[in-house]
Amino acid sequence: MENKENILKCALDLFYAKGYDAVGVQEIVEKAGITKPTLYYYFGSKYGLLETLLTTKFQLFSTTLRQAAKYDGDVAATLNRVAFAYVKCAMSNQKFYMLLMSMFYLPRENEAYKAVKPLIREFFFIIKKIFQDAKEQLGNMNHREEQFAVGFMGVINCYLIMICEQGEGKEIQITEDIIRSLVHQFMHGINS
Amino acid sequence: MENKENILKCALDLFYAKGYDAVGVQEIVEKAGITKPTLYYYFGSKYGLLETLLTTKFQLFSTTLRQAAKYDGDVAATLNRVAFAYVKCAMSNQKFYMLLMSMFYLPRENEAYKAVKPLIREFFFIIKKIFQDAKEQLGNMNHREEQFAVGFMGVINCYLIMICEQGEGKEIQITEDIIRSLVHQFMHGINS
DNA sequence: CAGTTTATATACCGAGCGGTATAATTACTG
DNA sequence: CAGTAATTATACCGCTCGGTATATAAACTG
Repeated sequence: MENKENILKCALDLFYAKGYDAVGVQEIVEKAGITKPTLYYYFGSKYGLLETLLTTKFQLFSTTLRQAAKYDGDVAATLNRVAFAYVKCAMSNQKFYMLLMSMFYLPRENEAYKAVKPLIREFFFIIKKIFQDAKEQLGNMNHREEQFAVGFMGVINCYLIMICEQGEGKEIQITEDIIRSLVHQFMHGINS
Repeated sequence: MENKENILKCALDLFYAKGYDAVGVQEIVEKAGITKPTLYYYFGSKYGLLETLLTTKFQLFSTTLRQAAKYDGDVAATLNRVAFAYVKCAMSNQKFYMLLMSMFYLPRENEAYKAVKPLIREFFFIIKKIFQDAKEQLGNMNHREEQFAVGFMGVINCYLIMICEQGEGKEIQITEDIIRSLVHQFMHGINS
């Protein structure tokens, strides 16, 4: 059991640094100080290792966001809650978050993309639902809920990635004020 | 010479679809209907092929943007010009644009990222310079020019990628109005 | 203690990787 | 037409890839 978690940790480090395709199984087991059969005993395949890594680590994001995304009649407040919860998750799991992002932008026929696709979709639906729930407040959106969802996540991710790059490793504070101004900027854009 | 361009075209198709790391040299030459030594005659290595592909195709983006980014005393107008020029370039070279984007989000230690890095930097400086030039109009930015540049490109890329995904292959119009509203949204955010 | 399950290592597999030595062919040049 | 330079193909290189057959330990279970 100790080995299993160690393998996951080493895999995250390497995938984060070089990308799934560029990392060999040999490299992972060497870093973990074990041998191949041990890895294959736990995960079955390199792809299985990636899937396990993603799904287990994604749990936290999923439950946290679901909680925050419960629409309470105030779009701005809900978006603020979600943004803050999201940023908090991302900043306390920077490597995993950056791995997720890099995989999200992978070409669509890439194998590794297929592993993140369901996560991204789940994610997307959580955000999209906010805008669907807020129809009476935002008015008829002409099926632009999806654009809003993409735009909202895009803005936040942009700033997050920028911050993750600037201070790699360092603990940087993203204050509630910054998030609020980000959300405000987004809201103003879609209202005008 | 005909072969050389054909190789570049096939490489773009494959890199775009699967990503640099996931495509083998064998696969490229088979698609191009030639053999390995021909590829190595022209490009020296797989990495060399990537570099040639990127630099040649990036020329258009670079010159077009440089032209559009000449600050004329009106930030909004300049940003609109740049955004429009950028969108036009991207939409008429969708595959290359998407390849660029996917490579931009690659992990920093990935080999292929090292090939796009200089292009991204060049790109970034062109945008950053707009904000530096506009100091008297925007006031003291407290060295936030970089954040503005990242944010500006981020917003546009978000929407572009969304559109590229929705209508892959189809020719979708992004009107000047949409771009203007995007720029306006961005401007309002940084002014308030 | 015997039997079984869990966990790990040694040693290996075929396939594909990026890359090349050599040679033949084609196209230009005197 | 001879000679040279530019292009292309055949056949191969060592290496790493993801993955596994087999054996052995260690840890539970009766």
